[in-house]
Amino acid sequence: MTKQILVNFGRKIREERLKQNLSQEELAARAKVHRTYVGMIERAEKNITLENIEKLAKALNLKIADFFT
Amino acid sequence: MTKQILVNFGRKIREERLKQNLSQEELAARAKVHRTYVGMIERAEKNITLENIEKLAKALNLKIADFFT
DNA sequence: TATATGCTAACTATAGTGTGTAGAACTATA
DNA sequence: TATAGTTCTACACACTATAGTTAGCATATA
Repeated sequence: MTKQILVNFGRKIREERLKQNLSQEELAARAKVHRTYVGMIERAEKNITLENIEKLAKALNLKIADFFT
Repeated sequence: MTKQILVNFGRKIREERLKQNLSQEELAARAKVHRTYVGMIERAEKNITLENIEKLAKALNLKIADFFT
């Protein structure tokens, strides 16, 4: 059972990261999370918490709602 | 340091739950999470994960984006 | 050689479960 | 008035599951 919500979220993150020409490491630094963690989120390997969703949104200059529309 | 994002989220959940005349226990049953957990979320005591955000949204017949607008 | 990402494994912190107690706000019934 | 039963919520505690960190190695591409 793959968690579709995590897959969709990860896809959005990667999409926006690439759109802004950021490496996983650069995004991680901006969001103040670990390098490998961004990769795990993009690959839907972790069930991200609300605080980290907010960190990534800010790092990408997006609103949280943008991830879910 | 109170986590404003969690406070806002908890407020939304409670607001919607009451609007639909549900007890915490009823909402928990619908969302298939634990009875006490809904209270903790409403009081911003836990940093909810994306999967549970989705469960609560479905239980309240809302879209995830509705929680963040 | 250097940069970017995937992946593993071990670890720490905390999300989420489960049980139980207590108090507040209602109902009854006497 | 009571006082006894019900429902709802807050809260505490211990526990299990897993989020999130960290380091290291492999592969690919430039």
